[in-house]
Amino acid sequence: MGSYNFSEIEKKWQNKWEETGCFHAETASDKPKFYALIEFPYPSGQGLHVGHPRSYTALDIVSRKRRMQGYNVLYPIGWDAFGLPTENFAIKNKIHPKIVTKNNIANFKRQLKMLGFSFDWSREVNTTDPEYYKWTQWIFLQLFKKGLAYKQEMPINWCTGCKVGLSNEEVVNGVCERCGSEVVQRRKSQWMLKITEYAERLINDLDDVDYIERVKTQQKNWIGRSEGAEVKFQLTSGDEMVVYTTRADTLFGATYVVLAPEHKLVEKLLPSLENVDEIKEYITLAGKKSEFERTELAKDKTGVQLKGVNAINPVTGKELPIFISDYVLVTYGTGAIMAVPAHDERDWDFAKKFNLPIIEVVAGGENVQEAAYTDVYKGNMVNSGFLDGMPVKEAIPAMIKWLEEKGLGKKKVNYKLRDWLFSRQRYWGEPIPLVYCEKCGWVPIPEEQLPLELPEIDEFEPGENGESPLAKATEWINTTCPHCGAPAKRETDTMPQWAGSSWYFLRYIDPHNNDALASKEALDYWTPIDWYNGGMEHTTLHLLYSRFWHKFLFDLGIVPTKEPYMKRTSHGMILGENGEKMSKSRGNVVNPDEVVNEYGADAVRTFEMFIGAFDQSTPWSQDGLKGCYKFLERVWNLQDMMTDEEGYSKELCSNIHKTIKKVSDDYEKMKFNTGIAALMSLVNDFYKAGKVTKGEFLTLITLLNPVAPHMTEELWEMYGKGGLLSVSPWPEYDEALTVDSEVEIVVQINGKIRDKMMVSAELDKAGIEKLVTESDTVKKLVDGKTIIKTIVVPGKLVNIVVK
RNA sequence: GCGGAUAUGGCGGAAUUGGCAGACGCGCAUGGUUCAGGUCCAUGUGAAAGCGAUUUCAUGCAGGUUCAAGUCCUGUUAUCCGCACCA
Repeated sequence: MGSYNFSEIEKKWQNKWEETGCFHAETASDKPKFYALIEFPYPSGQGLHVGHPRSYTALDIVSRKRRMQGYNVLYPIGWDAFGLPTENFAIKNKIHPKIVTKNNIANFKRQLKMLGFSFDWSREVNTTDPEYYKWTQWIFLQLFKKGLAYKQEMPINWCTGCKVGLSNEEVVNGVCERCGSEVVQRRKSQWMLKITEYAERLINDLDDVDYIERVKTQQKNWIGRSEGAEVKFQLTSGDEMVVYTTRADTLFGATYVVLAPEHKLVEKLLPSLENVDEIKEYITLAGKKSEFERTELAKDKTGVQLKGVNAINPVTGKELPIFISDYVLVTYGTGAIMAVPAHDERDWDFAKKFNLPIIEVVAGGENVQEAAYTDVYKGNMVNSGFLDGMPVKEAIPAMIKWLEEKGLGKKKVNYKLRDWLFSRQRYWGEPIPLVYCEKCGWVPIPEEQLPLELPEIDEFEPGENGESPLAKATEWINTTCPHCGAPAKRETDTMPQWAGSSWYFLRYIDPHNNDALASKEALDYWTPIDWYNGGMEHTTLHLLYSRFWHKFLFDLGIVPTKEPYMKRTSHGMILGENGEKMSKSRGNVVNPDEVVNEYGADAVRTFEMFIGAFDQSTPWSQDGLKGCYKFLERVWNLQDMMTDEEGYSKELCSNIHKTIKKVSDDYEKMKFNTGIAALMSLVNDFYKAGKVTKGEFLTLITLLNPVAPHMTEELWEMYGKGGLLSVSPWPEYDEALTVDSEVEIVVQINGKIRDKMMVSAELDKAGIEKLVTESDTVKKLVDGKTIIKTIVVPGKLVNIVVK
């Protein structure tokens, strides 16, 4: 027997798999289809790190197993290659981002191939390929044509480092998610996508998909649906303001109202106010602050009263002071609130600071002068006219009904979700395929002119005033209006990185199609995706954006399903050996090249799956990797113990069937760590027996194949039944053989373990009780005591309660 | 501040959903084989007490429910993640 030469073996089988094309998926087949998807990587300059393969190996195991079980499996891969890091690298090193991308992809590809994933490489996609982004642009044009893309001047987050606008979702703790620079507020005309139009469906349709609960909760919270009411307040100036509230029941307790400083009404009222300077100063101050700075001052509320005008409470008729304060956001609701300090903490803080009245309208709390009482489940209405005595839950609809009847307000659903800021003033993204004509406005370019390719330029830096680098491509910009033929200019903004990744899973289905993003036939066959695994960090951005686009394509009749992914799971992060997040600056990054070189791809794959619970983050361990290598070597060395005996050895028979069952189940439940542990135990049993039959050995390597595909293919070639193990049938188990005829019963007295007995598995409750209570040990233990109660759990234990 | 997750030996982690806590691996110890080679094989390994069979204590902390709690309930602490006054 030769020694376990993993580097030779791994290269050999990677070549064989490529030559035979055994992992190519065929569209349309009698077999059941299985479409497994992992989040395609962003090909960064650093190359793969040891965290990437965790997700890829997991679905590779499921894909390989399903293939062996007779499924027609699609497990594709591609590159999410537009984006800032590449562009920044290109700027710094004066290399075209296209070249940088090409090099990075080559490196990633080498690394992924080295790990032996069963990807269908013939379907590789690349978001920066014009043949690909042609369809990204095409989808954008459809959105535009349906009125879901619009341009609007609005306050945006401006990254002082990258000199680009960021969507709120990309701002992390007040700094740019990518470069870490300060983010400030600025106004700029931007392309927006109306994802909010899909908010309701994005929540409701979660009921039809199998996502892990955490992901569903996080998406729902992000969309943030709330049911409330809009209420009209007449002002003493004769104007009208509309506030949004979820607590219409507390209207009798509203003692002042607040407008966001940017609210249009403030501008309108200004000329007639007494303290114009003070107000203007506050508005300027608030405008300078980033959203982060505003919230940093959360405890200490600020604001200015609009002197010379009051609002009239529609139910009490009382005049209320009007304030502007930056604790009210112009982007949410109507940008105006009615303040009920007795029952809202923020309002309470503000009221205390500005000495405003606090009127209790819900009983049941402590003194509202001391703290706000916010419980909606306890307490009835007081000081509230026709609502008095009602519980809050009834008072809310009662008040809304009253408002609607009087024409003073209406029921209103609001969402936290905001529209998707889609413009970037950057080079390395898809050009937005629109033309601006003085006469016709924004005009889409004809679809037959797609792809609209990026112009070749030399300088990729954004312009000084934040304009796109494309603005320098004069020849490219100047064009004619497709509508009227007059001279016109192209849009110079590009799309965000999220665009290409919002539909890539559809292109895999039919990647070389020139006439459509994918053929209808192929889409009908492969969608929806059966299983999508990815990181929790993509739960609110990518996952939501791609669901939105998919739903839009569904509405157009392009895709046959309303949801793209049937099932979504999530992997935990692999941390550095010191338990901290892997990063270059911490110096704890583990390079896959090194570990594969040292222990082989099979050992790395095995360890990545054995390292801990798949959905939890866990630190890397070089010793742990060594342990998995040792396990594979023990499997390899079993060759020495192989006997010519036929069939399974009797003592291991039930063990084998139990292992087949456990491993099959565990792979599907992503409990890879315990599945591998079961295989380790089985190997230990073979060592204890000092022998293994060929049948047992082949079962073992088949079960291990999805995890360690190279070594098991090699062993299959030596001892197996011919052909590739990767396409051989998955072992079946006999349920009857997984059940033991005798089980161990734990005997407890007052909950303490006192004895263990082997009893027949068929024995019923009474039988077990009789056997146990009549045993000598038990008789001795309960002697002289009274038995109060005996609990029998068949197959588990007997607990005798004595006094 | 709000929301979510997590907490089990020296370490990574198991525990069929209320039923023997610590599977499997690492590490460590002892013995054997090879005795220069990242060895390999076997046995042991939560803590404390005892020569011992055994006993007691142990799943972040404090209570509670139950014959029985890592698992359920109440409170609390720590760590990590997400969000930023969402009315």
